[in-house]
Amino acid sequence: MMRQPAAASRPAATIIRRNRPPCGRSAPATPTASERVQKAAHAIGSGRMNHAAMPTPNPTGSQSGTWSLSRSSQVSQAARTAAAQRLAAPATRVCRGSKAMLGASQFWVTSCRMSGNHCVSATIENVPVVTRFAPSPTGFLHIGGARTALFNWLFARHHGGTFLLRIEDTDRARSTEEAITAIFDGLDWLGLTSDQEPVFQFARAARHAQVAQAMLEGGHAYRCYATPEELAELREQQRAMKQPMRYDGRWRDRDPSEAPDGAPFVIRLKAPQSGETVIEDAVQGRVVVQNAELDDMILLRSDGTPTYMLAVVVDDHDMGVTHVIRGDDHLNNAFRQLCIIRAMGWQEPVYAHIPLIHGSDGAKLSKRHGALGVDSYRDDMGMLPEAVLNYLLRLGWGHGDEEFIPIDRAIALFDLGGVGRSPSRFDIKKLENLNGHYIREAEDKRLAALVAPRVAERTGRDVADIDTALLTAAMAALKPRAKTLDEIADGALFLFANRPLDFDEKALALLDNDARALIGTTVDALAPLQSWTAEAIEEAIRHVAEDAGLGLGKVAQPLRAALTGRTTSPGIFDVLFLLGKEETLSRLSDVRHAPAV
RNA sequence: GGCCCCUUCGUCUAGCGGUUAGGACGCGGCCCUUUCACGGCUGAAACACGGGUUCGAUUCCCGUAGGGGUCACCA
Repeated sequence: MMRQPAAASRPAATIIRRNRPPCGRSAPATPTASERVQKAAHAIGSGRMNHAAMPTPNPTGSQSGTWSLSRSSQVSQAARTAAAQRLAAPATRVCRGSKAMLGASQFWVTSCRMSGNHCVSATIENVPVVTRFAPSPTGFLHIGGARTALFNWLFARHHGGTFLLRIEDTDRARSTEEAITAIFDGLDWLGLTSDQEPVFQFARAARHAQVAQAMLEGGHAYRCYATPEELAELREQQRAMKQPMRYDGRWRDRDPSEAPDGAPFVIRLKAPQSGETVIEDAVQGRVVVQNAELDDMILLRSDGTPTYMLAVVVDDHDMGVTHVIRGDDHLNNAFRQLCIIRAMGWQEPVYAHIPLIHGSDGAKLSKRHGALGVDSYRDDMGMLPEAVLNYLLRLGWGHGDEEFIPIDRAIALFDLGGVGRSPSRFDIKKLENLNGHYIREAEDKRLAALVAPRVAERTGRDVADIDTALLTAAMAALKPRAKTLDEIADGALFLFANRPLDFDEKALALLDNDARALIGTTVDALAPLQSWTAEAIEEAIRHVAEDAGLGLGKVAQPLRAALTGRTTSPGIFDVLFLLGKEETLSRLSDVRHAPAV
């Protein structure tokens, strides 16, 4: 595989803004939108689907016309390549998957013909966008998966399309109920819910087998009787001889009569062995792979169950998925999947392979590298879903200088062209900063409800015993000082502490004899107060400071220490007010009459 | 190892042939101030390297280096 050179002297825009008259009225090589729906419908009728109904795209039909392409297209490169390498094959698809504008409407280029380095015609269709997130339930939903889900969801929303969820549970040994729950849970928390009932892949095994059979009958697949041991040995040999490790096609052309009687077999794809396959990836650009690199991967295991490679293609087709947005680690797979799609004569989806997220050390984010389930961002770190969403969006995608992008704005702005091509590292500091931002914007009542359990945990009380009204009232003072819900809880602790307070070292150091004398004066000034308002409190305290000839800080710090046990807290008047007159005077008296340190 | 992808401040990114290379996080300073935050101002900080193409490359091409991905009867 290699990137093809671009037309050096001609910027993409000059080629793609050719405003060529439409040539799409002749029947396109690819199915029209309505044919596509028929195929999907047929699949529903003939395949054995699980309870989940397949989506039914509702296109307004195929259209074509004068068009120009967005920047994500790499047509100039395609043009150059076509001129250089495809002289023998004048009609080649090259700019599939590009976004096109026709008037004010958006369309998708579903096929494109090149002549020399001119794009002579394109078929564009305004098929409604269908995306999907297809996790395998072998573990929690981690941050990378969440971002993939987000991009798919955003893309569908942006285009008024449909976002689907498919659980890839064909690996029965590793799939767990817990993982499925964790995925749903995580997605729900983030608000990335699918527009239809999720599809469980394993339930569609019969349909997958059916397609494998069709491939077999069409001569696009064959039975392979090689045993796992045999294959392991083959790989070992190849490794030893430093040769590329891939299946050697030992059963590819053998006569079926040679097959051992009753022996188990797998069904393998008969992949093309010469030529090359091109993918116009909406993120990665044009990627070419020599077909000689492709091997005959297994479609159906010897137990008759489908492999991922088969199932993903069949399901995407049956579900009417138009845009496959997934991790970059699937890019190599896409070429093999395309073989199946073409063998079956199905509509090819637009691929968008987004770069992976790396850990802070630059390595692929894995369980070992600190990849955590989204639940731990919620539970352990006290993040708000909108903060996680905003952070994930900005990881690998940008729109000018915008940093704070709420979800509605994200929907309006999101496009595949804005997705970067290089992997990005996860930076918890930036997430925290964003979280602080969203905390400050969040409603006090909501925050109080979120923080209450954390306060309960810290104080060893029952959540029901936490005064959420008090928490809510305190929120305005608490939230500017916190980046996480835990920090809010920590900050709120003084409100729920039992007397006598625990003092930290610095607070203790503050409470010397002078300070305690001052606290005595303050108690005397506060005690007669009729109304316990922030204003009245402030006036009284300022008087104390004035009378003592001290700055406000000199009075506030000992008070803070005496009332919260710490040297940092919300503004001192807020502290007094929130604590209430009785508790304030009690805590101050505790310190005033405590034995000298 | 084969194949593929990637490379702008420490990190996330803007940039689409001519910019004092912009923003954000983090870090330093100042201001605000009753502490801590918030907020405001400000500073340090980047085009991996080498060749081309061009009047002119961060930007286009090639190569090198580095990083990453992938090579299962896993997904």
